[in-house]
Amino acid sequence: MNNTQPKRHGLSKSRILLHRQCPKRLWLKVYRPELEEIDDGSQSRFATGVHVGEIARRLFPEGVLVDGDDLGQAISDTQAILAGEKRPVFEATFQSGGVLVRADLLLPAKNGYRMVEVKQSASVKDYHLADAAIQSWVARQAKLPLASVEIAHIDSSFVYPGGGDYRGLFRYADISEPVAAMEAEVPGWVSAARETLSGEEPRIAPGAQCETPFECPFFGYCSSPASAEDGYPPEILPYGGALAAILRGDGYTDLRDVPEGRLGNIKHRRVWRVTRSGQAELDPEAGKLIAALPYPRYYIDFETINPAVPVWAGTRPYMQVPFQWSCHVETANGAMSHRAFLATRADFSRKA
DNA sequence: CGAGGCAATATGAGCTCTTG
DNA sequence: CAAGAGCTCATATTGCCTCG
Repeated sequence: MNNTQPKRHGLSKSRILLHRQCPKRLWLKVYRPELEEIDDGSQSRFATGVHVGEIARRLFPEGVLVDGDDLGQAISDTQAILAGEKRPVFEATFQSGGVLVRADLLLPAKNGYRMVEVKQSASVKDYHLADAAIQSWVARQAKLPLASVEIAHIDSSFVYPGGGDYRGLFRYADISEPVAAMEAEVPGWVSAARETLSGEEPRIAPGAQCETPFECPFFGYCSSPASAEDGYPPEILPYGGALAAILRGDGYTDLRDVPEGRLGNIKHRRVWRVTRSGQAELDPEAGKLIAALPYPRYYIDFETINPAVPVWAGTRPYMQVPFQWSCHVETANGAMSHRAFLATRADFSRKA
């Protein structure tokens, strides 16, 4: 009997979800966390998610937050708040069967509470359902009366009026039905995750689960050094994922070894030629086209920003807002002049 | 049966950086 | 110290249907 290990590792909702994506991912997260490679992209999405959650809470000023790192304390705080006058609760914490969850929002309703998960996405995604199912399963076990289970996602048609007024930023989607249908599966997910954690490192070959639904930070560890060649894998072919898979199946691990006859697409052939020769190819037609352009010639470049939570009045979530441009002007005599703009003020977007 | 057209789907580029 | 897991726009490819 080896039941001390599983007890040491409580299961949070996120751990069960990791296990659903890949048992090995959960195992590594718990026993070999130092192998995790976290990139900037997921780091910043993460930060955006926190910001979005914070905005969602601000919309319910009468709400009370269950904070602190002490989860046992959070659970008893939650019970104390729920025993009092009914009002919105943020980060309400529940535990059942060794599984711990925290609900982003609990909103008072006629028959109990609406349990709302806040997501920075612009629509309800399939993987949100499993997430919510774990949440509601635990909450129900903990005897919380649930009026509904909902996802609050960003409404990308929302236009920010300014002044910190974010009413309407979120759309509340009721997913009570699909979640109720899924709840029966939750105990199975929990015991499967336990089982994985009480065993040795699972042997699972890299595959589609490495990216779906989320990119795995242990991919570098799982993919063997042999396949991480620094040559020219067939995958560099643009829009060539399907073809690359076929070529790999036929044993080609380097584009340069592939016979030209296997490539039909004209762009694939160009990539193949350049990769083999190591010589850049210049299309003479492109040169002719450029030589024929009239003067003055304008060379323009600009930069944009697209925050999930709109910052400037009149903009929408995820709207690309330019804030800088630069333009070189070349005249017939070869003289080059430059004009540029960089926004430094809060109302900058219009001018840029 | 194949060309052509349209729609659905895939891919790539470019962008976010906190709070309790 | 742990949470969460995004979007838009443009373009390319693929899949399916229709019609000659």
